[in-house]
Amino acid sequence: MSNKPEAIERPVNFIRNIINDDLAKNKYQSVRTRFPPEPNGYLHIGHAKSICLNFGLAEDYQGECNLRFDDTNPAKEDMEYVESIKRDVQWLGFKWAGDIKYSSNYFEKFYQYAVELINKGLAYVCFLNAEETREYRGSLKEPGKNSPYRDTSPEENLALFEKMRAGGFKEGECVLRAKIDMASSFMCMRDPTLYRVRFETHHQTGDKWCIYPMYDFAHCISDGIEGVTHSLCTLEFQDNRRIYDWLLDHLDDFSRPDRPFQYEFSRLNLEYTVMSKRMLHQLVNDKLVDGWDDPRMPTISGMRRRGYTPASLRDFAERIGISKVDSMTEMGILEAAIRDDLNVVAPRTMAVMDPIKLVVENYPEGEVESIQAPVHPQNEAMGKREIFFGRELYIDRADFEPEAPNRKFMRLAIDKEVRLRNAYIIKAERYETDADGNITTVYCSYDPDTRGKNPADGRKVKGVIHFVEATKALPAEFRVYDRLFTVPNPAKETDFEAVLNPGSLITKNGFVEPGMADAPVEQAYQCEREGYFCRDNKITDRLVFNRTVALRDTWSQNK
RNA sequence: AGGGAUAUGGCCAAGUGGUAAGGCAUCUGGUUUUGAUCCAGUGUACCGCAGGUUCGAAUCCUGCUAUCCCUGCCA
Repeated sequence: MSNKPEAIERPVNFIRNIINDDLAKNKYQSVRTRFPPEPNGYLHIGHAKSICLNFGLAEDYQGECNLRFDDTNPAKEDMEYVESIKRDVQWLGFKWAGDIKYSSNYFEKFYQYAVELINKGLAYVCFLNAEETREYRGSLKEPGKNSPYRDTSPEENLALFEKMRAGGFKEGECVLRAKIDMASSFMCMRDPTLYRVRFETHHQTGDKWCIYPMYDFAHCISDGIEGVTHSLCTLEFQDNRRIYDWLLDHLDDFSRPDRPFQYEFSRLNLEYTVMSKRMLHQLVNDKLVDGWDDPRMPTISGMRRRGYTPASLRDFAERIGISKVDSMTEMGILEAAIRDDLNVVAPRTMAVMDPIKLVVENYPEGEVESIQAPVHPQNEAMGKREIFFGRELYIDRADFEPEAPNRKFMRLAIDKEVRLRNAYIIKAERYETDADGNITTVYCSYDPDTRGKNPADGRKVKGVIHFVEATKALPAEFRVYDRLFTVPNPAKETDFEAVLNPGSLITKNGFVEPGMADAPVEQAYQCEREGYFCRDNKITDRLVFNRTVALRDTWSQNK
């Protein structure tokens, strides 16, 4: 049999079916994909879907995936973005084939291919201005008109195109166009622009060029040059596939059965956030968020800062699959993916975010004892951590009510017993309030014979609350995040900023276990009963923890 | 007489003529020093609608409807 690559076990999708078919028919001997971002913004979770698709396919079929910057529009692009994109792809755990590619690497070749089209009478320099071009293009229902420059001879076009390259024309004065069909029902086939004049410094090529190729021209040829087999993009490029095919089929180097072919899948839409670069730019520029890596942003760097892991993002991509259906994905799928990852890998810790004092009155004054608590109750191999217990503790305000509101209340109340996690069973006796009636201190007694075991008399204590010993506790800031928008599809609003969630960030000041003093940046922890948190990767001179996601809560909704 | 796509349970998504996978969510039990995890169970899916072909259709044919995309010298 053949030793051609076969896909490893993964959920199937229509693209895999196409690849399997292509391989079976010997159309290609191996698979090469590419991830082609334009460096004009930060990558977001939608890009992560595409990255996982392209790099994942390459991994599974033992092929390769190129990282190629689609840098054909210097006016909008910047090195800051290329750096962030490289960082994000690497962080996700993918390796690109060989060196990083840039469309701008091929500018000279593009020029030669344009010359080939001119020589074949398939491209011409057009002096219609932008407005005239639009008028000549016709409309969705009406065919366009041919440009008066359409029948210029190849020789003359060649000279004109050379002059364009040499800087002999002003911006907007002329463009190079493909000669296709002004009556095509595909608007992109009505003599599309191939090159425009732009006196702009390019982040890769400097001032070497003053003409820049358009996406439709550059993309398919780049794929061809790189030997890409399956060129995957999103649905809005479906019409563009016609020009993709036309160009490759009219260029001698690429008009072969094993040339690249484009396939489109649907982009990711996530509820309660936005994915468009325009809107993301706007949020950053209008300072509605704290930069591209604000933990509320759907950017990869934002999610990283929030505490999402590469594994969880890859798992998420796998869970949502690939199809051509316009869809809106619920946040729940993302949250399930990160919880499933963190639940097994995150060390447990206790943190009190809205502290009130708890005084254990029958505990000796001035004494503090050390307790070895499991780092992960389901995984002994993760070892133990040292926590402390003493006469004065902090517990969360939400864990005490003077009077239990109902029979199902599992927290602390006067005359009620509760387990302090990893420590003793206590019973609340009385409490104090401040002038405003806010509870400040709860007084309790503890049962000394319940550390690490249940009471000898067999009484059942259901409730468990967390705590931190007051003299050893470290002050810390907790940033509790919620969805950025209040509506599932903010992009549909006339003013999406009007629908921002004012409660998307709530800052709390509380305490953590002393062992958290040197928590590494981005390290995930489960603050038991509170959720998953990680140390902020930007503010490191004090303890700041970002809430990645809360624990699943089947309680609060039906109480 | 524009064209290109898509329609499978609340949300994703398999399925490619043989009688509807899976995940998320939901709900119900059980375990539990996290109201978490874990375990077990939980859905009448008119497969967009209407016809047709067939012994048999989500899958093939016809017609219709809804939604998305396309008139940048953006990608």
